[in-house]
Parts: sequence; C-alpha cells; structure tokens
Amino acid sequence: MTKLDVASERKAQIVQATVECISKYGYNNFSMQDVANAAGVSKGIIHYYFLNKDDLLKSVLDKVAEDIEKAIVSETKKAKNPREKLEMFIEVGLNVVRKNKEYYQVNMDFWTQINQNTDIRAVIGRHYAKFRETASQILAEGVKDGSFKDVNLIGYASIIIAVMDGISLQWLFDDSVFSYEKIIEKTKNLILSGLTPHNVSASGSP
Amino acid sequence: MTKLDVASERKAQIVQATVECISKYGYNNFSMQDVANAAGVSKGIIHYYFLNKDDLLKSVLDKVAEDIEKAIVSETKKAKNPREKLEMFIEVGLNVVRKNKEYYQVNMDFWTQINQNTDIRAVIGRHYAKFRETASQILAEGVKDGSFKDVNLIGYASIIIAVMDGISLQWLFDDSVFSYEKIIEKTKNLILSGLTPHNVSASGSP
Amino acid sequence: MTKLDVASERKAQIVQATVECISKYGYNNFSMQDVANAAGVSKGIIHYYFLNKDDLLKSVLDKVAEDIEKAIVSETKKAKNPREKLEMFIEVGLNVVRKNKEYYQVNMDFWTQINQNTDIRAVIGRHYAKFRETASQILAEGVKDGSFKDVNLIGYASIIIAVMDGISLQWLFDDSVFSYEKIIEKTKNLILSGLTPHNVSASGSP
Amino acid sequence: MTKLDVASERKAQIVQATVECISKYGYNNFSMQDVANAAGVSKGIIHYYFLNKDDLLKSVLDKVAEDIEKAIVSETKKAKNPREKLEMFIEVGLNVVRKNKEYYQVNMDFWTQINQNTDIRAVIGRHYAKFRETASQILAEGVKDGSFKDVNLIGYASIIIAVMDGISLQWLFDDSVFSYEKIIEKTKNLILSGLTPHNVSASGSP
DNA sequence: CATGAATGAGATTTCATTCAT
DNA sequence: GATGAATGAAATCTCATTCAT
Repeated sequence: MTKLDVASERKAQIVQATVECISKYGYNNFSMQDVANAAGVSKGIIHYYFLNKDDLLKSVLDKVAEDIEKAIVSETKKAKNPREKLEMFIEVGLNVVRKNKEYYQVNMDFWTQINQNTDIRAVIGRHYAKFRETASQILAEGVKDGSFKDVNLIGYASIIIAVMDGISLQWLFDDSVFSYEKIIEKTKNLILSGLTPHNVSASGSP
Repeated sequence: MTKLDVASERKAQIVQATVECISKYGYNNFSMQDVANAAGVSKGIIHYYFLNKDDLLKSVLDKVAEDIEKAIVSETKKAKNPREKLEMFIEVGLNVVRKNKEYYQVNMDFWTQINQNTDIRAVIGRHYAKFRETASQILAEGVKDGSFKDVNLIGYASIIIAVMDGISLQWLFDDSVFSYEKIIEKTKNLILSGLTPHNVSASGSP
Repeated sequence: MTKLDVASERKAQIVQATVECISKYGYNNFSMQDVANAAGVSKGIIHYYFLNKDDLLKSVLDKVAEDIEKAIVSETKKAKNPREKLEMFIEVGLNVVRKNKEYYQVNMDFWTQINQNTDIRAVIGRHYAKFRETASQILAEGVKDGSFKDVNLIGYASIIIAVMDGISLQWLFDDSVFSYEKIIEKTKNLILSGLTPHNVSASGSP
Repeated sequence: MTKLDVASERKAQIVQATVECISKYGYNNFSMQDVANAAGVSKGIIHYYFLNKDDLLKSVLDKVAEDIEKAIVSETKKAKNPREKLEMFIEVGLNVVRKNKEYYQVNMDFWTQINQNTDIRAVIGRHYAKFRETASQILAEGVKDGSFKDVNLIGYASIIIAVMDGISLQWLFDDSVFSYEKIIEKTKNLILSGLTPHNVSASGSP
C-alpha cells in the first residue's frame, strides 16, 4: 500500500467516524474527541489530515451527497426504457431515505449552513444540479422517443426532486402519516401523468 | 401597562431578536449574548423569561411555524372555490418562502434537531399535520362539489406540501436554476391535473 | 400587633425558611429565591429585612445555636442534684442531635466559615463558651457539695462537650456503628468516673 | 519522565493547589480559576484531569483524610506497649490538628457535604471506620495483655476519637480557652482511667 | 411595605487547535 | 506520522442585589 493509499484510507476512516458522530450526537454536538474515539485514532491526527473542523465537515458532505447520488444512479441504469428509469429514479430515491434514515439526516444537517457557509452552500447547490441533470436526461430520453410529453426538462426535473425531498421530510418527522409504499406509487403516478402525451391519453377515448 | 403585558411583550421581543440572530449568525453560531444585544436587554433577563437556550429556541420555532401557517391560511380564505383556494395555497406557500427567505430558513434550521430534540421534532410534526389538514380540507371541498377527482386526501395533501417544500429548498440553494414565477405555474398545473376528473378531461375532445 | 412585632415575625419567618433551604439544598446551594419561595414572600422583601445574604446567614446561626442551647438548658434544670444534672446534660445534648439531625447539620454547616468569616467564627466561639459555662456550673455545684472530684472546671467542661460533639459527628456519618442508647450510657459512665472522688472509690475496699 | 508520571504528578499538583485555595478562600469561595492560578496551569487542564469540580474535591478529600491518618499511624507504631501506643494516638492526633490547622480545617469543610453529596459522605464514613479500627486494635492489644480493662472495643474507640475531634473543634473556634498541652494530658488521663482494670486501682489501697 | 423585573459579574465547563515528544 | 497534554477563548447559566412601581 502506497503512502497515498494510507493517507486516503485514513481520511476515509475519519470521515466515516464523523458521519457516525453527527448521527449520534447531532451536527452541533459532536467534538473532535468524539470523532477521534469513533475512528480509534488520536485527536491530533485529525488535524494532520484535515485543516480544521469545517474542512472535515466539507469532506463529510462530499461523501454523503455522493453516496446518495451513486445509489440512485446505479439503480436507475438497470431500467430499460425512460418510463421505467423514471419510476426507478423515484422509487430508489425515496427508498434511499427510508433505508438510510440517519445518513440522509446527516445530509440534511448541512442545510442549516446555507446562510453561513458559502462553500457548503455551493457543494449542496452542485449536488442538486447533478441530481436534476440525472433526472432531466431521463426526461430528454423519453421526450425523444415520444413516450413523454415535451416538458421543460430542468423545470420538471426540479419538481420531481422536490416531491421526493418533500415526502422524505414529512416522513422523517412523522412516519405514521402515510404508507411509504403507497406514497411512492402516488408520486410515480402524478409525475408520469404529467408526462403523458395528449394523444396517448386521448387515444383512450375513441 | 400591566405586569402581564410587560412579560409577554418582553418575551416576544426576545424571541424576535433570536430570529434575527439565527438568521444572521446561524442556528448554531449565535450566543445568548448576541440575543441580548439584539434585543437591547441584559443576558440575565433572557434566562429570567426562558428556562434555557433550548426553551428559547422552542418558542422561536412556535412563532415561526405559526407565522408561516397564518400567512397561508389567511390568504387562502380569500379564494371563492376549491380550485382557486388550492391555487392560492400553492402560490402563497411558495411566495412566503421567497418573500421571507431568512424567516423560512430559520424554520428550516430546526429540521436538524430531528434526531436530538424530540420536543422540537414533535412541534414540527404537529406543524406539518396542521398544514396537511389545511390542504386536505380544500381537497375535500373540491371532491364534494365534484370539481376534484376522488383522491386520498392526506396522501395528496402530503404530496402538495412536498412539492412546495422541495421547490423552496432547491431555490434556497440556487435561485438561478428556474424562474420562480414559472415554477409556481408548473406546480399548480401538475397538482391540478392530478385532480381533474376523467370525464372532464375527456370532455375536452369531442 | 405593633409594627415591631410584624417586623420581628417576618424576620423569624424568613430565618425559618432559610433553615429549611440550607437543610434541603445545602449551605452553598440555596438561593435567595429559594428562601423567598419557602417563606412565601418576594425576593425583594428579604433584602428589606436583611442587609444581604451574609447577614441573613448570621441570623440563622444565632437562631440555630440558641435553640440547641435552650433545649439542653431547659431539660437540665429539671434534675435535682449535680450528678443527675450532668447525666441530663449529656443525654439531652446527644439526643438533640439525634432528634434534630437536619437542624444540627445546619449548625455544623457554619463551621466551614471559620477561616473566612470572623463574625460567624465569633458567634460560634461565644456559643461554645456559653455551652462550657453551663457545663462548668454543674461541675462547680458538684465539687462544692462533694459529689464530684475537684477538677479544672473549664477543662473538664470542654472535654464533656468534646465527647458529645465527636460522638454526634461520627453518628451523622454512619449511624450503624454503635447503638445510640449504649453510647450515651458509656459516655455518661466515663465522664462520671472521671469525677468520682478518690475516697469514694477507695471506700469500696474496707 | 513517562506520561504516567506526568499525569499523576500534574494531578497531585492540582490537588495540592486546591487545598491551598480552600484554605485561603473557603470551601465555597474558590473558583477553578483560583486553582489554576495557584497551580500555575491553565483552567482547561484541570478539567482534563478531573471530570468536574466535584471530582476534584473528592480527590482533595481523599488526600487530606489519608494524610492525617498516615501521620497518626506512623507515629503510633513507634510506641512499645498498648498504653504508650494509646497515649501516642491521642497526642499525635491532637497535635496533627494544631500543627496543620489549615489542613485539618479543609478536612472539616467536607463535613458540610453530609446531606448533599453521598459520595463524600461515604468517603468520610470510611475514613472514620479506619480510624476507629486503628484505635480498637490498640485497645484489643491492651485487653489481651491485661493492661486494659475489657471494654467494648468499637464503642470505646468511638469515644476516644470523639474527644479528640471535639477538642480540636473547640480549639479551632477559640484557642485561648484552654492550654493545648494540658488538655492533651487531661484527655489521656480520662481515657486511660476508663481502661484501668479494677484490681490494679484496688491494689493501691492495702 | 412589598413586588418582581432587570442587571451584570462571575462561575463552571467545553472544545478546537497547537505543539513538544 | 502519531500522540495527547496543554491552552485559552467562549458559551451557558446562576444569582445577589437594586430599584421603579
């Protein structure tokens, strides 16, 4: 293992420990000592690999955002047509939250930095941009092959992601309000109905 | 001015100052001294009126959540039929965020307490419950008078609020992605199209 | 009731409340607010009747020390001869502690002020002086009528009080070490044996 | 110097500084800053070695109680027979207070925690238990070899310690009441007279 | 006399960061 | 690279005391 490998592995180890700490103690309630304990390293070494706590947090955000995105993209690829891809996108996106509740919450914790930390704000902004890009590519594909109505790509992508975020949020605060399975279906239906070409729906009426 | 008035006025004054501080310094970066300075009172008096920082924050959340809710409800009442009411609900809800960016962000800052503070979690949960209730009453009205399709009320209400929250969120991170006016229209259209009774849409094609 | 009566009664009420607070929260853990609550008066009025917290505490000490002394003296008077008086003195003195555990502890709390507060030190010193005086008068009576050996009065009085204090102390820390009844007897025996005239003990052998 | 040495030395240094502070400012009037200043370290390091102020105080009590005990035990060992040992025990015990007035007062300051801090109460209780044990062993020796009367060991040990504590106490409040030398003699005489076997005293009269 | 709102000093405690080893 | 002792700034919270009403 090269020196570079050791370094990046150590960094990953510390970042992972930080995720655990945020989840356990809260975004503003964990100390560098907590991270050191969780990672099984000394407090000093964290400052060797990371400039300061802010720098460490930025690395955490990078990892968390990237992980969530990867999970969705990899699953989406398996589908064969735009309609299925979009359904996958919604389903996986919502299930990621359900299955990684804590992880998603850590991601959410960074939202409070919106006003104070422009770096973090930018990272989150880019993350959403990528996310919208993924969705809009699926939409573009469907528009091209005629299975979707010709909507404004970025606009509709924004709305798709909005529903997913919003539903996750409400569920995190109270998971007894709706059935997760059913709300996924309802979301899919609404999103797809908004994409159905007129003639297609009209085709139903002779 | 009676003593009771002094007390409630002073409390309101401190809560207001806290909102400003959260907005200015960040949810986790403001001190009791900051609040005291902003309110023009001594540090001690804050602890005289509020048990501790957590207690103060809970009062802030109460106020912020209530204010947002009131704004939406009062505007919605002006509309005359369910369809218009729903459009108002969406429009006002989204505009509240745009016009009170900082205020809405303060509200959002509380989301991070989801894991750590069960009290706050409960307050937010109740706030969303009320919010869904407002939306579902509008839906019920429309279903009753036949202008809306017979949807699952709480489920559809959840989705309406989800889009609004999600759109606000993306906009807060990057307001250059979409036109706020246009996205409001798109949201309204999607939500309403999901409520249009089948025969009504069919009636469009002779 | 005259103004003076009202004042002294109010003072007594506050002092009594303070005793309760010291007993409940500890000598250094009670606040003026605690006293106000316990006395059912406002915080302000305490400062009307007492210069400050120290002044209030001095009044508390006066009362506590005096009460303990009074209890012992009044009981002692009932006995008819020096020997019985001394037995009473010891018995009552030790029982006062047992029956007024908390009260005696409040008295003890003042001992820590020995280095810092010369006023309090002086009050305690005077209290012990009076206490020794009471004991030495009993001794003097017995020496005079020949029932006691001719001991140094203040010295022996000091030792009598010392045993009583020391026994109380050990009992307060662990009341399972000795039987209170038996230790009272043993103390009496030792003290009295030290006072028995030689010829009296010699008289046992003809 | 190893790290372990540094740690235990630093702890000892801080405990010693605390003893000085308690003696100088009073049990309830010294701050962590005072201790830091006295020890010549930063405030932070005290909390690195001790959990909190209470924990530090417990360490102080441990040291003070232990030191007093050690002083007495080591001196007592030098005597050759039970009678001399007991005289030593009393003499050294009383002189420890006189020669380490401040130190003994610090020990006494902990007595006020009897109601509030069960930990400290237990430590003091154990300290007295050990102390009684030491005295009762000397008594047992004397009873065995016939130089002492057959008394209840723990009971008589309690009384011996009681006189010593009580005398110290009165002297701390007013050192002009009796001559320390003479009171030591009187105490010894009383304690020993209570232990003299009957036949021995009878042997004095032919 | 009586109240309790208001002050502000000061106490404990936490913790990011540094640096000698 | 790695450790953990040490620092010191800053934060929360308490509370005796004052004073307008």
